[in-house]
Amino acid sequence: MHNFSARVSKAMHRHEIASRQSYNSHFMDIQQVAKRAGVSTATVSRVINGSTKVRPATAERVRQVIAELNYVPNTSARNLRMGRSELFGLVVSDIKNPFFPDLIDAFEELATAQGIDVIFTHTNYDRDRLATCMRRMVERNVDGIAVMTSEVDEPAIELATRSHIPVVLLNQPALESRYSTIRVEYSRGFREAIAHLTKLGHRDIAFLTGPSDLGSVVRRQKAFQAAAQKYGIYLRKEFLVTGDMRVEGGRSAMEKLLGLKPRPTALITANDLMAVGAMQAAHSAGLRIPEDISIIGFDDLPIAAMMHPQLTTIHLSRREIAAGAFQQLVHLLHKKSSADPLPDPKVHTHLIVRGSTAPPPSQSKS
Amino acid sequence: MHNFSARVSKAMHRHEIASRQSYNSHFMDIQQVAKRAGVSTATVSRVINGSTKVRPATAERVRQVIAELNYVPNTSARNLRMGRSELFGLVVSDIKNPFFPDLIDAFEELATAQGIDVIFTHTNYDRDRLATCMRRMVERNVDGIAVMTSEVDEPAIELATRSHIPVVLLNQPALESRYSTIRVEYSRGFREAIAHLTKLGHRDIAFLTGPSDLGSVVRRQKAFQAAAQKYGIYLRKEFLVTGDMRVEGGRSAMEKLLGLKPRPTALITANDLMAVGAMQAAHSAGLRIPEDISIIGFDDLPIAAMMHPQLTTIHLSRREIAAGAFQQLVHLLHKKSSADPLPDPKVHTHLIVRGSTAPPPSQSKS
DNA sequence: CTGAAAGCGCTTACAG
DNA sequence: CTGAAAGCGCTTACAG
Repeated sequence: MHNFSARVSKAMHRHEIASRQSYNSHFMDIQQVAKRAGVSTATVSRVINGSTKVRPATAERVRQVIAELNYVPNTSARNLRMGRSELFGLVVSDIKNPFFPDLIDAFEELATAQGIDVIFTHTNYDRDRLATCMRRMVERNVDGIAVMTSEVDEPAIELATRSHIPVVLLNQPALESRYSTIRVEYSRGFREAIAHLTKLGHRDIAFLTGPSDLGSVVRRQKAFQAAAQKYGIYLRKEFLVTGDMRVEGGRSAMEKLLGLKPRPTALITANDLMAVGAMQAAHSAGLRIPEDISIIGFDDLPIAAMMHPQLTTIHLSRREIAAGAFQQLVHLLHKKSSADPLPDPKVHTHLIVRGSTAPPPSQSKS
Repeated sequence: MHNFSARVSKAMHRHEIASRQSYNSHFMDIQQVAKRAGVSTATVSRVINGSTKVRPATAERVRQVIAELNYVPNTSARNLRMGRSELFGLVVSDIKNPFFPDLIDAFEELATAQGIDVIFTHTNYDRDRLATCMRRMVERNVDGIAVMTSEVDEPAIELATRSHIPVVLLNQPALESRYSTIRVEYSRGFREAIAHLTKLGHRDIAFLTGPSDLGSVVRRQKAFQAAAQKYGIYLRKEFLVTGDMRVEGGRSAMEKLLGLKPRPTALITANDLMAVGAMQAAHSAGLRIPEDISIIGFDDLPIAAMMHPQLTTIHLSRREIAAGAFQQLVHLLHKKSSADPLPDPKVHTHLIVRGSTAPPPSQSKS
């Protein structure tokens, strides 16, 4: 079958290769366009890339042929030649976590506006998978990677930086010195939450925290405690409960809290999912929200507004996170290496008052 | 700056180009590996691609050098040469719609398992954007595209098929003859829902539908009506109400329903979001769910189980849809063109009974 | 304003 | 089992 001479004609050789390829190879390349338009491939390329140095009439003719032939440039060839891919990588831990869709949406929106495509992947909270993800992004020669997972492994990140690919992380104080990091500032939101509650008359405020090995949880708890102190609220030991950051954890933590006496008149949770669980437990116990107990969540997920009553919560803007990450990546891409570093973006939180908070029931004052 | 002779040495030339490139070019290529391992690039390539025709000792040496040098192959070059990209495109209408995360997750999971990356994008329900999305996927030379939006434009799809790129659609009966399409079968779920309700004693069942220009809505309504008829349920004209498929639409539709007399003892909605709104309206009107009114949703979104009471709903498996789409794409990719067509996958629905359904209140029997 | 030619980093049929 | 060489489809410095 391959008894051609080595010096087989280009056309024949091309055919030979084509027949081996998957059938999505379209036999339309820049050469066809050039031939048909009666110009060189260089000129076609210039037209495609909007070079001003082409005679308008020539450009017009080329454009017509491109349209006629439905020619679509081959990005692999372009990337190989240009050394960049116009591709960003986005890695999150779990797309099913309702925190992420908004972030992904915003990131993709920004990228698309710049003609950048995004390769998306998730780690499922698996550290080994992070390394695999990073590796594949490096192979794809992406121009930048946003690693928006809560926990990251430095070796995995190095996979990218070793290839000089800009990387931006989310909320990794420990790695801030070495990598660009989007930093969430929790203080404002928690201060506003405590201010809101104390203004309503609450003093017995509980906090539902999460596993202490999660950095973001620890920082939320600290922000809560700082705010409580600022407003003269003393957090009783038994009012600090721990959940698993999911609905179920909120449910069981609330059950525990409801068994206490005195019991808290208000609860702030480390995330909305646990607030949802807490609401369910309160309802099941026959309590009314907010008349019998006030609840404030954290995140402001879409479900927060779908609850009944709608959940008062601390908003953390995923769109701001995405924008910060994207801009940082673009910046790192342009300003080569260390010169002129852009300061790490900070994202602030703030309270959204909805229907799950009200003055405490009067009889609960002891 | 470019006063080199044309016959500049490769090393110099490379440097020259490199300095123009973005700095993510890593100066590590297959040549470096070959040189360091004392073999040809052909051999390195064979080792990377797991060819059996390499002497184990040689392969081992090459692998060591690869590890030492942190060499990562350049996918653009590979793709250009191979004519395929190991890349699938996934387009959805709106990632913030809680219907999609599960689908995306499953699709990406399957792709990753095969060493395929996925370029993800969304149209925001904008038809022009679909064309742009498709075009960009074609430029990326993807090996297949799953178009999981509710409404599609045929011209946009043709952009891909013209380049012989396999495409699979979701729920497009009108295009089934020309393109692979995942077909959702609504009948089972609605039959089970009506059976459940009638068994509980309901006869006055309302249906909350959506805009009639959405194909999937029409098909759900038809499935409801067929099931109702089968169980001898007559749908009063005023029990058929229309919403916007969002929470707000469910709320106002429920308000309308509650003003009716006699009013329905049960409601089935065309999607969960409207069921959530309906629950809110019922709660606001002082009704208890399910004691005063039973509600069944459609989709089985994550929020369905977070409601209080938890929502009984008709489950539509996004994972099955993703699996069907992925398999179809792989199939189309392997069996060239039309030969041996795989039948279009069908995805069935079924009822999940939770807490929002119960026997009707006895006094409501007119 | 335009073209000829080189080269981006791979893979593979062919010839040993 | 291994290497030399061609070519995938682009872009661009250089020379007109």
